Amino acid sequence: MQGYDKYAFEPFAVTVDLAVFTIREGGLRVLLVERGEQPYAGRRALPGGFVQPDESAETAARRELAEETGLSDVAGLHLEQLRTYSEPDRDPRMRVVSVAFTALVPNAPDVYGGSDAARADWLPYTEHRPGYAPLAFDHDQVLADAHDRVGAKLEYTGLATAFCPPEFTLGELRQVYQAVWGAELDPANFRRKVLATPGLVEPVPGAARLTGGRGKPAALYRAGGATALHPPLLRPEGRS
Amino acid sequence: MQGYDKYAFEPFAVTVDLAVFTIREGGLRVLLVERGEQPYAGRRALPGGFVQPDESAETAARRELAEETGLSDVAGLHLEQLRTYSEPDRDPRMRVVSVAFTALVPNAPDVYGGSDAARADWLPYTEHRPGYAPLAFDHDQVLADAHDRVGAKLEYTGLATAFCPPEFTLGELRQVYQAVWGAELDPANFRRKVLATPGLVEPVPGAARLTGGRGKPAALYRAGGATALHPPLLRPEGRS
DNA sequence: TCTCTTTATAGTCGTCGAGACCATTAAAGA
DNA sequence: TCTTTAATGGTCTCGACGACTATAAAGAGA
Repeated sequence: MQGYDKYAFEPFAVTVDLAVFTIREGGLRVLLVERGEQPYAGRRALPGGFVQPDESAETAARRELAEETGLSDVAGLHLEQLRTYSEPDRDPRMRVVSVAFTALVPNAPDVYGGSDAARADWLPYTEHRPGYAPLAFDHDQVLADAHDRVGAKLEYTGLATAFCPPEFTLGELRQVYQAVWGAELDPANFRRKVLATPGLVEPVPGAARLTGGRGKPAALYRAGGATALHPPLLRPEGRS
Repeated sequence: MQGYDKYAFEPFAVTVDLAVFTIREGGLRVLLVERGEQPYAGRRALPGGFVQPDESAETAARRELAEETGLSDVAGLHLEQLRTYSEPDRDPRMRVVSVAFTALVPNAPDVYGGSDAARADWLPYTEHRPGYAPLAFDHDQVLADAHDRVGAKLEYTGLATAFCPPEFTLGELRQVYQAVWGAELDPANFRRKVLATPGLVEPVPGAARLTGGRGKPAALYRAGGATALHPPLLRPEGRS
């Protein structure tokens, strides 16, 4: 780690890859692009790009997130580093080290294909997809790791609110858990646990309620300031 | 992410930094080296080094771990990627992206200073050290992140056994939790919870017991195959 | 040798959280 | 109006956990 010459080493390219999730129609979706060039032309891949010389990986990831989703307000979105993938042969062209991130987007708008010419879509996430074509590079692994991380963080953090708009009902919040975990939750028990957890959510003043849907109108809540949950909100069974 | 020239970008140097923990005299210790060169000459730092062109970050981390600790059997040690630090100015000399790892070592031998000329020591980890000189680079942050991760993983994985020799008593295992969490645990309740968790530990056949210490001889156990704990083994209070 | 200290191990008891389940309320839709 | 749907409120039981007490088996010191 001492006295080194910046050209004495094989140059590493550093990129970011993004696993961007949203909830749509009660199901978990992930943002995937279709590659236009070799290698892996025509394959689906996670959006991503190079880290520029003057930015950190986090900055690059947020820039890419804005470019790929077309969202203007990307500052408030949840973005979290997942891990770094550095196998020497993960990109056949040259040595690429990729820092993977997970992002959570509420109310995702349709995407038109971002900065690259490649198409981009919100595709349903299905954990074990037998018939699906594998993603480019090691992105199947990255995506699986990202899903594991998000599912685990729902248990002991208030992360689920990042999938919701600023004001939401407990039913919407419950759908987040159900979509990510792929499990049914009892509405009454879920409500009791969420409200018993200090700082998870707080009611919107003025007894605001959401009408227009079916059934009894639900009360509206905002995200609370809590990041760590005590006690955790455990998922039903020993799923991965 | 298409058609790029390997010299069209500022070359990034990629390094690994290691936060290596062990338990000694009932307390948590961390392996720190003393830097011999600028910048930060004389400061303590986490051990680490460059990733070579033909190795992954994980491979580089394990190689550095062997070099710095002087351990011959480094294959079975717990080594886990923490996160990647990529702020553009984190190293004043050039652009360095560092992948940080956490390693757990049982029965740590003394270290003589590794491949670098710098001295290396197992220093007590004290979470809030007011009077201590800060570490080099952003290593205070890295070390704090590593400690958080290890503490959290003790709760819901069988990680604690990685701090223990192949055969250990429940008292030794309890000391691991106490050292990392900085909290006292009731021996009887700890025993009940550990034995009630399937796959955490298994008794050594032949009713082997450890004698020679004070008190009643304790039964010996081995690490079980469980990686995830159901239910988790929660720490006493809402500590960080 | 006898006693004290230390640590492991066993058991008890009260509290609390969690899941299963039922009942009621209030809206939309036919 | 009647049915359907979803939110909300309540009860019950079980199991986990923390606090606590008791017993067993070794070393240390008198």
